[in-house]
Amino acid sequence: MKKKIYVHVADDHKILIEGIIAVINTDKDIEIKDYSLTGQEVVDWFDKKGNKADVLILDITMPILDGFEVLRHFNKKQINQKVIILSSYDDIKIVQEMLSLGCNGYITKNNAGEHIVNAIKAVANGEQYFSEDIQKIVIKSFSGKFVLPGDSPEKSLIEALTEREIDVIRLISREYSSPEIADKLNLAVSTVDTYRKSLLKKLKVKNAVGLAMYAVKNKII
Amino acid sequence: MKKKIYVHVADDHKILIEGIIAVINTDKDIEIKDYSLTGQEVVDWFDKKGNKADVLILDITMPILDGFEVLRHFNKKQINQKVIILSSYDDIKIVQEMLSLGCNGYITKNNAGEHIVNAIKAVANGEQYFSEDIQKIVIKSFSGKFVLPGDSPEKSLIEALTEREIDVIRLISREYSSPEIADKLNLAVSTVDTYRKSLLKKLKVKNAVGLAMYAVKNKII
DNA sequence: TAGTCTCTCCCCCTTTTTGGGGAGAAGAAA
DNA sequence: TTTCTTCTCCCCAAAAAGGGGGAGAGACTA
Repeated sequence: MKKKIYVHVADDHKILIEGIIAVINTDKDIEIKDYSLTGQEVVDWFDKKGNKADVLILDITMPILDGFEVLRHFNKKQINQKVIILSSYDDIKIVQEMLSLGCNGYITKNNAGEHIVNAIKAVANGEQYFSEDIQKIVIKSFSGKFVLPGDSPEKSLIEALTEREIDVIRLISREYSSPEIADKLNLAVSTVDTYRKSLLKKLKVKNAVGLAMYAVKNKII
Repeated sequence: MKKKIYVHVADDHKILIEGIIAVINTDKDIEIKDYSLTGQEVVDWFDKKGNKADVLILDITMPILDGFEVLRHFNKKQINQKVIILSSYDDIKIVQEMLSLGCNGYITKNNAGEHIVNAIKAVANGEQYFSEDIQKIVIKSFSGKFVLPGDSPEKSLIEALTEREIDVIRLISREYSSPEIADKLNLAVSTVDTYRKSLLKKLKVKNAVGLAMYAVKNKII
């Protein structure tokens, strides 16, 4: 017989917890260990000796301590707790923050029912699990460009760059050297160097790093 | 009756194209318009008046022009062509580059059969489509760098950087040269170069631009 | 105590970048 | 027609970056 997966659920709405328990009870490999209604309760429960769960289902908005604080607590105490975020937020910033705090899964409440059991099993098994809508926004944000902290895309000189210069700055930003760029664009290395020089002058930056940063800021990579 | 989805396939291996056609022909909503064996053929085909396809299935490694070049061509000509990358590469760098070039889907060849029809329908419908393995590595690369100490499989890269290395990568990202960094940190230039080298090795990037990009992505600048 | 990690510096060498200059061809604009 | 921009390539030289390697001091840790 397979080993049971023990789960702790934390959400400030009792009714939602009951719903989750009902869904999970349909699967005999999973068992709810206990539940919490606030972040503080979660922290206290896991701090108490003998209390542990394979997977913690965690809401974000909770009184006293929210989901972020709970994860920060685990990180600070170096507790390696597997956590699935169950949230109504599908905002990329929140997802990103949760990922950076080390959550193992993220599912949204509007399609929790179909995902929760699979998510628990995957995460208990050491995998990550994200519902489709979350996968989508993560990938979307990935294909969008990176934004540097605290800078607005300045009066873009970008119009002042010629087509070829844009070709070159793009490849520089992707870590290519001049010989490699020359090869890709079918140009002489000396020509690529000419573009490098004119780019440095036009954009008033010191080196290739400055060019790459400019490309990032102005979303031309 | 539903409108047919017209597809153009590009791969330098005829046999693979034949396989794809065979799979697609099982679905009566999709029709192969034509195919190309090189990137140049793709570009020429789409440039030719009257030729158009709802979705382009595109291989990366092809003679004359590769998949990257084909997408760059579309971007340069401001052609809004829906593209699904069909590749044997599941390297995050390549996926990332393709995403930034605006591809609408990415599936790997080893599980193309089960995905290709759904991918085509999704992309034709304006959605994005990525096979599970690609979704996984994208999300992993998104979260992987942030995984916290004591946690999870491998140690996070950012945690693996020493204090001094972070000092150096920060200054590199601000366009400082090694002599300048040495001056600012009161070190010998050779010491700064040692840090540069260990950073390049640890972060698996090619040059200072790669270091700066890493710093931006991981918000350590 | 022995081992590992970090910080520091050095040697060698090759490749690349940066900085200065010039210049021809094509095309568009004045 | 002349002028301007863009694209292309070249020369030279100095500075910087990249790629090996080694090595000592100090601190932490198994």
